[in-house]
Amino acid sequence: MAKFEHIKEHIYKKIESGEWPEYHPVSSENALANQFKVSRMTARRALQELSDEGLVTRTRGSGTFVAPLKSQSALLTIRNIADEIRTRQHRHHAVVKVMEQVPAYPALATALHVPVESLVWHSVIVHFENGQAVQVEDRFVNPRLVPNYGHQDFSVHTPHEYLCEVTPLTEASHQIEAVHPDDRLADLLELETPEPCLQIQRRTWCRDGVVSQAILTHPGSKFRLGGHMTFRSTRKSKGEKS
Amino acid sequence: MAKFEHIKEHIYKKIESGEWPEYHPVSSENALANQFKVSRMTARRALQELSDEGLVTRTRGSGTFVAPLKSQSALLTIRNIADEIRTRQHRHHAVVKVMEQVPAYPALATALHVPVESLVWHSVIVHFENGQAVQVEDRFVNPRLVPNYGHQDFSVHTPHEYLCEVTPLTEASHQIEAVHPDDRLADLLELETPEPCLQIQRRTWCRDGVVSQAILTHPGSKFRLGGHMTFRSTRKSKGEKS
DNA sequence: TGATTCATAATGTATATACAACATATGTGC
DNA sequence: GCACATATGTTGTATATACATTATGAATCA
Repeated sequence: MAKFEHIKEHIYKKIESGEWPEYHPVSSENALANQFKVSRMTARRALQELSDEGLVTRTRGSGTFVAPLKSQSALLTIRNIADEIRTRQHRHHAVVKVMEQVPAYPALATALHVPVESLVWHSVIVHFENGQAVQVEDRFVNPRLVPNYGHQDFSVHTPHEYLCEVTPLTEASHQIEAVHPDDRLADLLELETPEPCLQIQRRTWCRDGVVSQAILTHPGSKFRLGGHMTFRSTRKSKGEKS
Repeated sequence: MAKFEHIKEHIYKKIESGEWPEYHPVSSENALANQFKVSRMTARRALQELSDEGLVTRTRGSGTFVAPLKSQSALLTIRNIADEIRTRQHRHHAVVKVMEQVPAYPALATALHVPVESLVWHSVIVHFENGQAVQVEDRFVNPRLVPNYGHQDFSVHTPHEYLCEVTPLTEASHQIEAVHPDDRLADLLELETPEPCLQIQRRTWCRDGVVSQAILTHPGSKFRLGGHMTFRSTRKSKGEKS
C-alpha cells in the first residue's frame, strides 16, 4: 500500500470509530509528515483526497476538520420526511402504531442478514403533514446493530434520524414502485377512496452490516419524489465552494 | 486563475465542443508541460482532476483518453429502457404513436425555456418488453437544440440514445409519482383494468439549455425503479478501479 | 479597553527531480 | 513467422523546496 494510503487509513479509522467526531480538528500536513516520516506533499495528498471524498473539510489558514455528517447524499436524496415537511413550513407529527420484536421470516432474514426466526425490531409509524397522513413507515431493524431501537420516542425524532446518529450509515439501496394500497395501508393513510401509492423500499448499511429495511408508502396525490443530478464536470476546481 | 486550471479549461473545451470525441487521446503530462510552460507536476494535476471528475480516463503506461459518455450517472440512473430490457435478456421493440410539431403551451414553454406558442417536437412512443407494453414515453424536445429530432427512426434507437449522441447531456432532474392512468395511457399500455402507474418526469440539460422533457409512465405491476448509493468514502484511493 | 500590528501556523500553488510500474512498439534470434 | 528481449513513452508515487494566501492569536499602542 502506498504511503499516502496509510495516512488516509489512519484518519479514516479515527473518524469511522467516532474517536474524532464532527468538526474535530485533523492533524495538519506538517504534523502528519513528521508523524509518518513522509514529506509534506505526501501527507497533503492524503488530506486532499479525504477532502475530495467529503470526509474532511479544509480551510486555508485554519486547518483540516472532520466534515459534518449532514452533507452526505448530494444527489437524489430520499430525505427525512420530517425535515422535508418542516422545510415546507408545515407542521409534522408522527404516531407510533406498532413497536414490537418479531421473529424474522425467511425473506426478511435474508434482507437483514440475520438468522431466520431470530428476533428483529418492527415498527409502524404514520407521519402527518398539517394533520394529513402522508407516509406510512413500516420498518425492520437489525437488533444486533441497534439494540435500543425499541426504547426511543419516535414522536420526537424520526427513526431515520435516530439510526443516522447511532450507526454511521455508509450505503443505501432503494426500490420504487407504484402500488395499490391494501386495506391496512388505506386505513393507516386515512384514504377515503383507494388511490395509487408510491412505495419506496429502502435498505441501509453501516460498516458492520445491514442496519434496517424500511417500506415507505405515500399516497400518490400527496407526494412527489424529486431529484437532480449533474453528469459531467462543472469545470470547478477542487478548492472552490460553489 | 491558477495555471492548472487553465490547462483544465483548455482540455475541457476540446471535449465539450466535440473536437475530441470519446476515447480520443489527450496530450500527455510532458506534452502539456511543454505546451503550457509548466512543470510536469502541474500538468499532471490538471489531468488528475479531470480524471477525478470523470471526463478522462488514465491508464499507466498507456495514456489519457476522453472518457466514454456512458458511464455518466453513477447513482440512481433512470436508465435507457431499451438497455434495461436487453440486459434482462428480453426482447425490446418500440412503436412511435405520435411524431409532430406543436406550439408550446405556457407551462411547457417555461419548462423548455422557449417562447410560448413556438413550435416544439412532440413524440409519443410505447416500449414493449417481450411483447408487453412497459413504458409510454411522452416527450417534448427543444427544436433549437435538436432540429432533426422528428426525422429519426426511433424503432431502432431510443430518443434517449439519440439525444445523448447529439447533445452532450450535463444535467437532469426527475420527479417521480404514483398516478392513476387516464384513458389514453391505459389504452397505450394495453391495460385491461386500470392499475397504479409509476410516472417519471425527466428534464435534461446540455450546456446550451434545456434539451427535453419526458414523461415516462410504467404500469406498477411491471416496473420497479432501483437505485444504490454510497454515502461516505469507500476508503479507496483515486487510482483504484473498484 | 479597544484597535492595530505582527508573528505564526495552516493550506494553496508551483517547480525540479528521482524512481517505479506498466504498455506498446521495435528489433533480435531462432 | 514466432517468441523473447529491449527501448521508449506514459502514468504513479515520493521528496525537497519556495513562495503565496489566509486565519488566528498575541503583542503593542493609543
